[in-house]
Amino acid sequence: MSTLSEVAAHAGVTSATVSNVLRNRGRVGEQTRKRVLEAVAALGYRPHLAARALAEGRAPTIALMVSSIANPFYPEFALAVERAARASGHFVIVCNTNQDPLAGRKYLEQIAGTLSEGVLVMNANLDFADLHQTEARGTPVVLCMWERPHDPPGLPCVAVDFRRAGELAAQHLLELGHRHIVAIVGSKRAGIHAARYEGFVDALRAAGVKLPRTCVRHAPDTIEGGYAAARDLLEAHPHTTAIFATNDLPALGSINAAFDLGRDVPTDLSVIGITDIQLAQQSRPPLTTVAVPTVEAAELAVSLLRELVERPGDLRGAARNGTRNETRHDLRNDSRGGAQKRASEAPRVCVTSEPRLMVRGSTCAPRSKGGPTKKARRG
Amino acid sequence: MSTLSEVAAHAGVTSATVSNVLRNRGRVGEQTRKRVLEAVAALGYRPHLAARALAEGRAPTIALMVSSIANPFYPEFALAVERAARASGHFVIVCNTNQDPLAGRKYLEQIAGTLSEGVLVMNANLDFADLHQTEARGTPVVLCMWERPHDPPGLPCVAVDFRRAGELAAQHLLELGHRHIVAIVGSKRAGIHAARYEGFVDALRAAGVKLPRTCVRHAPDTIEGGYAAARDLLEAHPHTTAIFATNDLPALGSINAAFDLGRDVPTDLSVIGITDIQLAQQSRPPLTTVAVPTVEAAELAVSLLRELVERPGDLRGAARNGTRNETRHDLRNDSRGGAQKRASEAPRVCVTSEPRLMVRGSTCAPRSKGGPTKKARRG
DNA sequence: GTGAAAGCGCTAACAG
DNA sequence: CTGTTAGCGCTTTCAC
Repeated sequence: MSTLSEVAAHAGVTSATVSNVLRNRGRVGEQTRKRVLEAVAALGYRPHLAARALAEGRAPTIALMVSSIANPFYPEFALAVERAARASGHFVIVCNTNQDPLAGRKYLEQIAGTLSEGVLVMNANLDFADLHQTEARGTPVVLCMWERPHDPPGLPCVAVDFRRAGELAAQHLLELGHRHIVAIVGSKRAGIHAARYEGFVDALRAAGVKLPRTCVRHAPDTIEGGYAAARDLLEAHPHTTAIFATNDLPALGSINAAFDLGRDVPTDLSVIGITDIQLAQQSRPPLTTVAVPTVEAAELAVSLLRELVERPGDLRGAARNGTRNETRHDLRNDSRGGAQKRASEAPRVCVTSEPRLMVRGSTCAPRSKGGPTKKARRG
Repeated sequence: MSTLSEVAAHAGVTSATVSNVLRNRGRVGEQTRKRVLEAVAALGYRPHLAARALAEGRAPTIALMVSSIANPFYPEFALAVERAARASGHFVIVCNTNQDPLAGRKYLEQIAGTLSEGVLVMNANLDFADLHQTEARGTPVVLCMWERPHDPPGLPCVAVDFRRAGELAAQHLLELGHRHIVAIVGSKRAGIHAARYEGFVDALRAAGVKLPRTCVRHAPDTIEGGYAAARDLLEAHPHTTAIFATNDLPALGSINAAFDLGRDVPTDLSVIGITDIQLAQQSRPPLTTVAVPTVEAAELAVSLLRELVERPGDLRGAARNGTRNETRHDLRNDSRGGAQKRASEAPRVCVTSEPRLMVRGSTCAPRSKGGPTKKARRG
């Protein structure tokens, strides 16, 4: 690991010049540039990122907070985030909160602003107060998948119209002719998945189909969770012809439950999920689901975060624009004020493109109930 | 974001004292300590990790190189790594190489030693030369899952006896009475999965069962890859009663293929894999597989890496032990020599506990072939 | 016990 | 065009 000044010495110039050459700043003579480049190559010089971070007042990393990367959806998302981050020269620190707000807070306290210049939050079950605090301290925060575009949170976010996803799922089932439908709703915690469920219920209602309370179960967002809920539901409501799950994993679990109950999917039972994780197309039968624009959301989230980092009025922006000779105290006040002001203005909301129905093998018209338009009824 | 000296000012002491209080170094008077702690709390001070990294000459992060976190095995592993790293105060930067050695090299060049103090490599398809180079530059590298404990690579590693895993799989199939067996071997690339396959073949051979070339396919480590290979194999060898895959994903794909071919698993066809990813127990039927100690490997890898970082003779160790006033040049030389010497000594190999057979629903005795001990034969 | 001071490697004015 | 000069925020000798 050679340093800038070693390179400078080797090239017979000063470190400032080497720095200029390396970052294409300021004008540098052609021959000097060449000599510097040679020295760099000769010594195998690599910039020290931590030093640069300190000098620039910004780190080349962003933190991605997820509840648990073991859930197959997150890695797909994380991969997309990493790609996007990489494209803008950033590294990604993955922070698993394991659904524990305290773990999340500890992470935020440690890395925000000192090791990462921004924070991406993906269903990490964090305390909003903590998030606001890190924002107030000058580190931008972006929520990666807000479920209700029309009901923005108090934080910048990328929103996906999950309500629409629920509607799409309902429409599909309705068009197929299903009337005996049950639902598995993920994550009891307030709000999460609520939009999906609302969209689904409303679409059913609009078609004159009811979804009684007894036909709904809350379940963890896992295959096992969906499995248990589906068994339960299927035993309580044997005439069920279709299951809607607010997430793919529970939908997959429902298929397993049907399998164990000796019911064939889709002929005896249709199953539909939401998200379209990779596994959805790899299971047997492949899962019909409403695809959510994961990659797009990841890209938007990263670019929104970058924008927030760059944006004047931001803590870092102010600090860089300010004169170095001002006292730190003044800078702090300015910037903190800026950050607070920003937080109280309406934070930005990016909306992704719409969810899309992916018809695959887990749904079909209900057996022996007549065509799609016939309305079957049963007490 | 307040700074150390702000805290110091607030407490009426100097930044050195605050530092001492915070890291429990040096003797600090009880009252001073108390005042400092109050100031810290009052200002909501958080240490600036990048600054600390620069001053200490070591970063609080490690890099985890994986080929693609989208493969469900990696997230499970990454989660375990993160937990272990966290326990030792480290953050994890996840680096997806997407199987591209160049992408891997770029990552290594950028972060190694400057943003992360060590590198964990998990099947990232990296150039060994690159790895040696980063080691020579003073950043410890640990291979996370070396497949052959008795044939160590030139780098420190955590080894898992995958040969044994292959044997275990073979024994299980043999005991069940299978004789018409085919195999799907992952990752054509030299070496990877070779041990698993060898163990499997040798165990078969020892039992007098042959595995002709035509009964083996190479396939990517994906569900689709396994699916295609299995279809192919099953069509070419209709009498097959069991499929062995060197990885769970292709094993799962084989189950799908059997499903599509109208063959019931396990009654018409037994399927066994290796690894025991979470999905294995969540599929229908649940997959019989040979479990590999993932979490243990992750923990060993992290602790081995830490050891390497700490170890005197190491670049960083030397630099910290050396006198600050020596010229940088001398330090460099010393340390580089140390690093090289270390690399040429036998690098450490940690071996995990043995793989374990997990009998689940995808295997059973072959149909109508008599009991497990009867030897069925067919041209 | 506590403070003063140097320095980690790099960047960014500003001066020449 | 290039060098000088201050730091970024923290750690760590070494005096007092």
